[in-house]
Amino acid sequence: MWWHQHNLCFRHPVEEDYSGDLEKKVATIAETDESAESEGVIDSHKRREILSRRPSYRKILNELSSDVPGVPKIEEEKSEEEGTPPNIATMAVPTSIYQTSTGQYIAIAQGGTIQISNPGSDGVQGLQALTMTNSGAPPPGATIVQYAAQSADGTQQFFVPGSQVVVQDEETELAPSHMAAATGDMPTYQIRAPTTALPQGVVMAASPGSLHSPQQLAEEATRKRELRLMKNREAAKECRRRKKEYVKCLESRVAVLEVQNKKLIEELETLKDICSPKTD
DNA sequence: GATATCAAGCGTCAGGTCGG
DNA sequence: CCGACCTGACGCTTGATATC
Repeated sequence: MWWHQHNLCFRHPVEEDYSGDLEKKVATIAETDESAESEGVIDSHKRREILSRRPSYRKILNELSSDVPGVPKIEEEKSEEEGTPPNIATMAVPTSIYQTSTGQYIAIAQGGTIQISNPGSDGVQGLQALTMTNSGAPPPGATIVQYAAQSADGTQQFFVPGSQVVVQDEETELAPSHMAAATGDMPTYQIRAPTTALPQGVVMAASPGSLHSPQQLAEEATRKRELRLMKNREAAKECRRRKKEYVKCLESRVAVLEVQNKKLIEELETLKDICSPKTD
């Protein structure tokens, strides 16, 4: 809607308000041209309030799908979506699945096994399994692998207990000398000491009781903020994906209703011709 | 080739909603 | 009531296309 409100911005309304226009179109067609409210009646403030109270796209689309057969539901989990490879969905109940900035999926199973899935690969071949040496019940206060991210040099990083960083070398080209020789297409991993500045999106878990100095408190606050931003980043992505799906659904519904409308008009014309034959 | 414009997407913030 | 989640709004970047 804000492209109506902000005259200086001429962005395409797809992302921000196109769905609102589509909703109107669907409603207008569905009402078969009866007493459609003019757009100008509702001022922008009211519209903003109304839209801000609208339930989520998932709910709306699911309600739509219950009304109209054939309308796909938005799944609670994006298991069959293009984003998640099917091999992850069929895994044996992993405790956590993370997606890196490069599209890789890292699943941490309950047994401590880390499985990494490349988005380009299909089937189980894309999975590489790492078994953590401390698999099983972690000791109290242990730091668990929390997140993976791509650092500036294009490597995949995640963290393991002991404040060490496991780094996946890119295309195994940079395998260091202290590591076992890389074999075939298997990615190589190396243990590095953590850098002072965490890469963007990387969050390290720490036991709350271990905070002492103001510096540590500040670090904790920074960590919490990073975690919150990361979650919100993912939530925004997911929200936009749902919105696109919702808009697609509305567009297809518009098409169906337009066809129905056309058919009904034709039927009406036919009936008119039958009921009022020409006198000539 | 340089510049302008547009479309699409992203990250972040703020505020609302919802479930425990 | 509180924390987690959802989503509109805003500003920014990037790639494509048009215009000069």
